[in-house]
Amino acid sequence: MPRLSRDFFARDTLVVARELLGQRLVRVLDGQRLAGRIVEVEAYVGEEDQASHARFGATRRNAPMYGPAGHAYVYFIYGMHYCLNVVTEREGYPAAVLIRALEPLEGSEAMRVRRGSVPDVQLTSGPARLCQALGIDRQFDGADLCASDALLFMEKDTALLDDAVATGPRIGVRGDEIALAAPWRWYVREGREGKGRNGTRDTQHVTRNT
DNA sequence: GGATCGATCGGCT
DNA sequence: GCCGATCGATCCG
Repeated sequence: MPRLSRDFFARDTLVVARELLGQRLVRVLDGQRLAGRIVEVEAYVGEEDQASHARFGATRRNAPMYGPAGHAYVYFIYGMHYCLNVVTEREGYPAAVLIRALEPLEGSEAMRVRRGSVPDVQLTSGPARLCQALGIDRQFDGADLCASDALLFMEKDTALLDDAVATGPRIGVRGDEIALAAPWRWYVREGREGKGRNGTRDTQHVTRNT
């Protein structure tokens, strides 16, 4: 499968986020492919977005968000977890798509080793879980996902019809009314795993704040 | 310099 | 359902 090009990422963040659903995230680890279908994402757009790490302007931490599209922004949070974003739009404008969940497609055995004994549904269903499963940490902060020798990249896979996609407010964000209300989370509707608390914390998830 | 809290997860109650 | 983990950025003094 062809890889997603820089031109793909250097577009409106909301469009990129929607179109990333169904594509494949690939991590080459110890010569082995660990990969999954992207099934949940969130968009963070500009300094005006009060939920974005860029809301206070550029810092050392969020610097990749201001860089060229197609690079990774990996941040460390809560003292334990890493989360992966792909930078979008033009250089100088801070925007990115947070990858929140994957459906494992390749190398799930290796993922399981990294994740410990958790139910399969929890292998990559969460922004920090998928980073642990694929071995994504600080070393990928700022990495170019479009480089020919990248060990982390995205491949064109399945385009999803709108019927298969749902949107809603972003999870766990703080900010102003606009940030709380913006339907900038996209996820694949639960097909078979049944609905409910498993997997991606899905459908209705009340944003906790005021 | 110190306190606070976060785009979270897993374990325990 | 709450709690702890314990880094980094921000804000306050």
